[in-house]
Amino acid sequence: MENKTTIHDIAKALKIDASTVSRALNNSPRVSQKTKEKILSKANELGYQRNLLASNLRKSKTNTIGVILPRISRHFFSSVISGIEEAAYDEGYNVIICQSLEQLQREQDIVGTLLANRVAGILLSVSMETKNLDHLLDIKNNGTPFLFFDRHCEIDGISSVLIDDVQGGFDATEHLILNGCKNIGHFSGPQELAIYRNRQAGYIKALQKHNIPFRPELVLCSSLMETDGAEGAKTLLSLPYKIDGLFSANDIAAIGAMKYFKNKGIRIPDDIGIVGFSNEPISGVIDPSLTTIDQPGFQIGQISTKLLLQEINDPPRFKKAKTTILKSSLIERDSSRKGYSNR
Amino acid sequence: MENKTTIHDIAKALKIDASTVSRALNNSPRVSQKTKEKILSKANELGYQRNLLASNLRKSKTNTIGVILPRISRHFFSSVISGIEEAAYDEGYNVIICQSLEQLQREQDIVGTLLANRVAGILLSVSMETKNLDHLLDIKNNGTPFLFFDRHCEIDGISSVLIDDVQGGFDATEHLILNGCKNIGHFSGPQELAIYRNRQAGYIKALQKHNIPFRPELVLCSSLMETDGAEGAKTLLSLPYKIDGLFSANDIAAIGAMKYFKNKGIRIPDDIGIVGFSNEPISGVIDPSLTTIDQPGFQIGQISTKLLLQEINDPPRFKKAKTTILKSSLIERDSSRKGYSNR
DNA sequence: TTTCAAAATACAATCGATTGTATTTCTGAA
DNA sequence: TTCAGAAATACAATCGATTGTATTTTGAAA
Repeated sequence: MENKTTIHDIAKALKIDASTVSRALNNSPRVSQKTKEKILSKANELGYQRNLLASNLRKSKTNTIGVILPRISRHFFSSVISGIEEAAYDEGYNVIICQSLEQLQREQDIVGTLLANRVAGILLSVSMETKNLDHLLDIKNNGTPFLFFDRHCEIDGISSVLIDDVQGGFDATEHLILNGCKNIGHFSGPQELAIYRNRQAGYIKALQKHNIPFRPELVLCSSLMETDGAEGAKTLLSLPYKIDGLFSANDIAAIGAMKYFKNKGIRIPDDIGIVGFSNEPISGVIDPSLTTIDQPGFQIGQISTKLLLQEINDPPRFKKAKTTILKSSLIERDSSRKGYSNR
Repeated sequence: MENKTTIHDIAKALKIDASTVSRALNNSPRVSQKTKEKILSKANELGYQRNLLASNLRKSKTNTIGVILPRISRHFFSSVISGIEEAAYDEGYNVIICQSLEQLQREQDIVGTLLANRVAGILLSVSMETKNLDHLLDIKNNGTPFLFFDRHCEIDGISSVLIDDVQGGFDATEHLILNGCKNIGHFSGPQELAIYRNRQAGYIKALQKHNIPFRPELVLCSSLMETDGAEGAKTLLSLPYKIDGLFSANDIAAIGAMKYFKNKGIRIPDDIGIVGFSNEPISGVIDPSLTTIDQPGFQIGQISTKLLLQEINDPPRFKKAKTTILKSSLIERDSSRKGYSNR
């Protein structure tokens, strides 16, 4: 039991050559049916299990895709994972999921491990700390196909599958405006990440369209954790004028703010209308339920994987970056519906 | 770029032997400092990256731990993962996370892949469908160390790290009783899983202690999804007598039931007190907030990993199963506090 | 029965790194 | 200067599977 059986053990037991065993196990037409059966049954008897390390080494390719993302506990990311897994398994690929926990150091380590393990390709959504791109250039120079999803960086020749964040930010903000908000705060994330710059751009665009002056002091950048939301809420309340709307670049920070506001006796949405981003399950349940932007996570996962597999299976002679942009959609709930608080 | 550089490339470039390069890269004392420096700098220059497939094959061991669990989107499991990763990285191990999505077929496939990849060990929380244990016996026969956490099976010589589910079920139920509930329904899961049998045992134990007759028709078994909770709620309401309490073996089903009850105008907790299990984040936010049992997920992950690594590092001559049982704790919230509805 | 192509199988090199053993080089003491 | 012993490096086998080429076997036609 201790020592795993190899094709050589099977070969010896049957007094044939290991190459024949290998071919039989791979169902090669070069082995007769009779021999195949003998080999299969002996393999079974000995509890043989292919050593993928050896196999992959010899073939110098693996059928594993590495996925790097900030954290699996976010609903958006776990739905992306579902999409990735479905598309990958269909093609016989395995998936390794790794969380950077928003830390650059971990992201770098993970890249190293994945490359050392010779994954066939990498799907990546960068951490909030990712300013230095050396490790990503490593992937590229190494020749390993990779692809950004959701959170991307500008790297020549590397494709991305993204959400239309400008539109999302615009929809969220305009929705608040149409519900009567005039002084709308905005929680944004690290400005290195395009998603946050874009959501903010959408916010500004909506203000402009409706002739509302943009006030930089209403935009608060943070890591968008729940505590950041609470702090942001406090900051907004300390302004010399009253705000009546808030668009947060994620749901978690929005919820942090909601709790703070509720605690201060401020009514949502009558005093302040709130819109989040990402449609976490919790947002549908909190009171009042949180209006938010839904992102097609599953679809992002599927599409990214298909594109990546395409690149793995026939590497283009000259890489040309391709950006795929998917639509998000506004989910209207109670946190932005004027009149709701008076129920 | 295309062809990855190997130690032989480095060796050739420096006109030395590959074995010396290998030793240098592993910081062996058998190589002089001067040579090490030359090799390191050349390796860097050529963009060398160790091929772990080859390395692991030669050493016939990997430093990767496989984790199989039902789904990463459950808060409990993602906190277990955090614990696993922390403990594993401390010891220089990598972690591969795989979700069975509660499907036996997938669990079997994953086991096959992990074994074929020669992971150093496996941490496993079985799916709801896992009745056939052949694939688990494969792991054992194969000689790969493994360990159950949270959801386990009885396999000779295989250890487990568990929650005291009987106590958890008891605490939840007694809490309802002490809050005045007399007719308490119970949502249970597949009876193949010890966790659900045990939570139910705790439920019964609490009833007995307080001289409340156990009525089998009040126990509803399902997959404990949100829809199951709603259906269960409907079933309970159709009984010829009124129920005034519900203990659900997970939060998700409890929430499904809450929504159904609220929809029917039934007040929580005044008409029905509810307690869930697992302390999902959503439970603290829903209205009324859901009383639940908190499980120390992070700790489970850490402890399981430490035990597994111990077994990997010095395989015991004779395996003796060891069961580690951790305490859970009741989180009192509004869904069970009589009088809350009247606020 | 002989012959020859096709079918089946064997041989041997290889993937990239590791490691036990052998050899060379160096250093300091005699 | 010589030489033992240590230090540094080279040699060669190995992990387990794959795969191109060579060899043997088979079966059918002549």
